Amino acid sequence: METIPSAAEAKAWNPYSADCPTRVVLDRIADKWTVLVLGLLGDRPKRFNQLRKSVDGLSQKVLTQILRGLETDGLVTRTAFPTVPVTVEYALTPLGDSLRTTLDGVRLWAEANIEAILQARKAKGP
Amino acid sequence: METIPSAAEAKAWNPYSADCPTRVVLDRIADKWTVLVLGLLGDRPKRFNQLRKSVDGLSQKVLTQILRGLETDGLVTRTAFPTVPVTVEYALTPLGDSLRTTLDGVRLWAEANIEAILQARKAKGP
DNA sequence: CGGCATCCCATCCGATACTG
DNA sequence: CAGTATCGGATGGGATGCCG
Repeated sequence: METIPSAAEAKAWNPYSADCPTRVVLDRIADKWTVLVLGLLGDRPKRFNQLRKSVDGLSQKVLTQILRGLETDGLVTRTAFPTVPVTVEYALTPLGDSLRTTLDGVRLWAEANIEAILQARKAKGP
Repeated sequence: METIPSAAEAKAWNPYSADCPTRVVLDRIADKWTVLVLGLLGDRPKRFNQLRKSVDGLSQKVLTQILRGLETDGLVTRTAFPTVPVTVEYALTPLGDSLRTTLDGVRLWAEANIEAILQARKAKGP
């Protein structure tokens, strides 16, 4: 239907061109922080400084950029409440929540295999 | 048993400190290319230039850095054959393959939801 | 073929100051 | 509280040349 590529075209994404779906998505989420932010938004909506304080080393400037990017892609919503001072809540959209669920697999893998990784590093360190 | 942290400790990784497992793993794989390289190594071992040509825009310098990092963490092996000129093959370790399997979820999510993302971008573009 | 070394520019990002 | 704006240093990574 419409302009959606056929199934045959959809499978032919090797070699990875710049506009293949995986690369588009990775270009958004594959950085030091975004996956962590999506994970934090999983439980419930959170406020800006709440997110910032939950990730050690994440600056206000970078968090802003991350949230704007996630908003652009329809993964989170931004809601400002007219309190004094202003209160802003960020929440996952259904799309964002489905991505968060997928990324939970990565977090679980990390926790299950961190020891093996650290041992490999120690073995090649000296 | 031994020095493995208890289940109670293992769950207390919020706020995310710099040495939490998820951050250690993300610091290794969360960039523009690494996930793609792991995916390419899934089918079978591949040679250096084979990998480089399979990802449009991936330079030799960066691919080298990525492969060294994956080697350090015990995710890929590097095997040099004494041919002329030299032939080098990279392959996933069992650990690397289990990570690749996990990351397949992200690739599938990307292909399933790319249209929604592109539409969200278009909606906020102008 | 599969790198490493060097140069050099683009971008990222932290620090700081200011605002609704 | 939740940002925006600006500046400057650190960093990333492309281009190039050379080598086993």
